[in-house]
Amino acid sequence: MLRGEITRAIRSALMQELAAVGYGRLSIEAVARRAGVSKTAIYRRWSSKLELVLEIVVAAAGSKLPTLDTGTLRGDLTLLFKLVTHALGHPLASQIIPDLLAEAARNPEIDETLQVVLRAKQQEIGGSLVARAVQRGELPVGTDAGAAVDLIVGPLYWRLAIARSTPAQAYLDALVETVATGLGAAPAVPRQRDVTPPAAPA
Amino acid sequence: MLRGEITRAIRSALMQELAAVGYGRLSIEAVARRAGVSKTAIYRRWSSKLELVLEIVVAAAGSKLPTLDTGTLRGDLTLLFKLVTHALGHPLASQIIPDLLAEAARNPEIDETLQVVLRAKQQEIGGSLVARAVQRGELPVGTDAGAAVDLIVGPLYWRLAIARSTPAQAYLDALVETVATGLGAAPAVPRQRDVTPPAAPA
Amino acid sequence: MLRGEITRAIRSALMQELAAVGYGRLSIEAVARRAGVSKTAIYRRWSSKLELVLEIVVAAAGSKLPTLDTGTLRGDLTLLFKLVTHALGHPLASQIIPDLLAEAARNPEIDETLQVVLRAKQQEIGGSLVARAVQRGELPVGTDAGAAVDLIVGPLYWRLAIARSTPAQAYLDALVETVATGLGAAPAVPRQRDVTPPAAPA
Amino acid sequence: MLRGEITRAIRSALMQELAAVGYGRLSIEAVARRAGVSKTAIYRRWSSKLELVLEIVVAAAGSKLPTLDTGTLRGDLTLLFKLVTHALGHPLASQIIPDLLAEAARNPEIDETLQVVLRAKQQEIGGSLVARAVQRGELPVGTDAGAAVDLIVGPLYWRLAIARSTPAQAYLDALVETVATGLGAAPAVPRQRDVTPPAAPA
DNA sequence: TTCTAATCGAGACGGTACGTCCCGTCTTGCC
DNA sequence: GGCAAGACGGGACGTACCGTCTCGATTAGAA
Repeated sequence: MLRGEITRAIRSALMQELAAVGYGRLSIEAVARRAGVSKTAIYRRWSSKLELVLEIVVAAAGSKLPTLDTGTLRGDLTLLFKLVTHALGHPLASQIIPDLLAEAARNPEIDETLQVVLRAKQQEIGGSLVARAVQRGELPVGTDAGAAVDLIVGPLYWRLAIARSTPAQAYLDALVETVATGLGAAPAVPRQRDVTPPAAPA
Repeated sequence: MLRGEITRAIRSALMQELAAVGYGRLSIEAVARRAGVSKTAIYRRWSSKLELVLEIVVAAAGSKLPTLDTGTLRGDLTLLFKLVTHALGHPLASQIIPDLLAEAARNPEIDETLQVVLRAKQQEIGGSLVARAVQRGELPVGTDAGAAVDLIVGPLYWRLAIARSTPAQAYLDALVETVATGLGAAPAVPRQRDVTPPAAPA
Repeated sequence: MLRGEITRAIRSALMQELAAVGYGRLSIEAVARRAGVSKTAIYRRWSSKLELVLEIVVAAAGSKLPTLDTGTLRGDLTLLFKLVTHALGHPLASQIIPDLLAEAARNPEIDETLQVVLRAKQQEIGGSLVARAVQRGELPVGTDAGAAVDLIVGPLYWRLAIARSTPAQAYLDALVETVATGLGAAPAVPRQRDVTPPAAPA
Repeated sequence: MLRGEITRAIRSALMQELAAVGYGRLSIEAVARRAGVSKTAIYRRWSSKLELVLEIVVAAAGSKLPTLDTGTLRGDLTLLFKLVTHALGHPLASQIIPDLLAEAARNPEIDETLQVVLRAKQQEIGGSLVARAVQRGELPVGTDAGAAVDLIVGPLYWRLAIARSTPAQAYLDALVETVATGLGAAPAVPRQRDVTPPAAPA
């Protein structure tokens, strides 16, 4: 087995082990076993479990989401929600991320890294989405990007990762509309009708 | 030490251990050590780590939140947000809950229990909050309670548990307004006009 | 398995491992495996490989040879040679003893212990054998016990442990006669004449 | 470094390692390190540790002891004992030989080789010594050379290699006398008086 | 009050994993 | 082509805990 293949096998085995037992119970020995590789080969590359896991997460998070600019706030939201739904739908993600978040609550180094690669990334995406909407005149000048991101990311994360249910398309559409409205956009004219109808215009 | 004292000492030690190392790394041995009790004494009472922890969490979750009816949607939201902020601010909660959620992703029994005692509880609270608002005419008839709960709980949970920052009062106020508006409530009279311009009332 | 059985199983496994691979390559893990016992169980009893091995050897050496007094020097020698031949004939002994002797050459602690339990023991046996012969008048007063022991033990050890051949009874008989004569005993009257006939007295 | 220098450096490093840790714990890696040479360079020359070590020992043993004929049995013994004392006094010999003997107890190939180069050599030396004495009339015709060698070599080996003490000259003198007498030589007239006086002839 | 039964602590048990070390083999470029 | 450098799988190290189990000592309540 060549050098690169070994590294790849370790990374792959790590993902599976992480999903299977979580960070807390992750054992290097099990990763090595699953990868068909010696412990030495792992310790030669990473000095600790933490370093190993964080590298993986950073790599996974770093390779994401080009810009998504559909021309309208609602279009951006629809696309974003679709992407996030898909990303969190992957079983590895839905198992590993909560685990790391839990671990972050008691390990500052993990917390720090996740802040940078996960949450900051979402801030960036959400922030630029809001900024474009403001520029277009869809959202009022002075809209608090931070609060907006909470509003955009929070509900979907809650539904997907905590309540652990897959939302229907109709739910996503309604969520788009509700969030857009909540943030102050003028209502999309005929779009939604039933789920969360805005107050009827005069 | 009497029977009851031992049981109490175990429960107390358990909470501290859970907060310190999380469910994944929780060890009966450490609990026994912290409680000043033999391992035997614990295993005689609970057959597994899981049984022990779930009992505690269920007990903690069961003794909560009476009804909160302030008479207005915005009042209810403000109060709810304050309570949730306080609850999640407690270090035990902010460390134990993410951990159990992570564990739930791979243990159906935990997932099941949490569904019942945590999420269902929030559904119930959020649902009755929405129902009252609909009854009062603050929200349109047919408002999807489930989606509404996501919108109410999600952003705050995200900010508190994931982004792990303590929101200012102004942030909470703005969140109340945004969520209310998003859900379709008529705007609170003069407060802010620009951020979330309400749809014109009928 | 009870406490004592475990200890016994370890000791037995140790002997076999020592014989199989020698002290240098002896591994606690292999001993545990062979004994059907956990490593912990061994480390709980002995703190190191050395301590373990020495204890065994001391125990084995300590439980030996009551007095052997046949009434004549030649009788004592004959009996002693028979006992030693039997003891060194045991495969464990013939494999373990050279190994420990070799190890003793570079480990003072082993050397010290072997001096006490093995060589001193032989000195004692050989010494008392010589003393009795002197008392009986079979050997001259002033016979150097130390040198005598070398003469008694050396040839047989050489033949058994180094040349690794099993001596015939005739060889042992001749050796008795030769040693007795060499030490200064009057020749046994008619016994053997051919193999190593004593020098005819002047 | 040239080809030959590397080979020589390996051989030299091997001797030092053998003395330091013995055959059992000898590692090619350590030899390479001490020789300032790569492991590859060693494995290219010898296929195993055993092959490497035996080659060295055979070479060392092969270049020895011309004939020693002093004209008398006692002279030959005195000279032989002096040579052996000197040879076994060399730290390399006193450490490597017991080690190889121990290893031979469980490795037939080593045993075979040692039989040839070490013990056979001693048999040859001892045998010719006895033969000359018989020819001279100092020892009876029919003296068993094998047994005689045991008697000659055994005591000294025991004292030097096992009891690990350096014998005084007086001890060696007495040993010569005792062995000679034991083998059946007429007593040397006035020589020994105290240490192991032969029994007065009837 | 005595006996019985439950419960206690203490701690040994087989296990698993740790992270380190070093083995002998094998691969890869440099000289 | 031989060399050093060093990564490879393997395996043992001695330690730390795990959850299970057995053991007497202590304690309470029932006889």
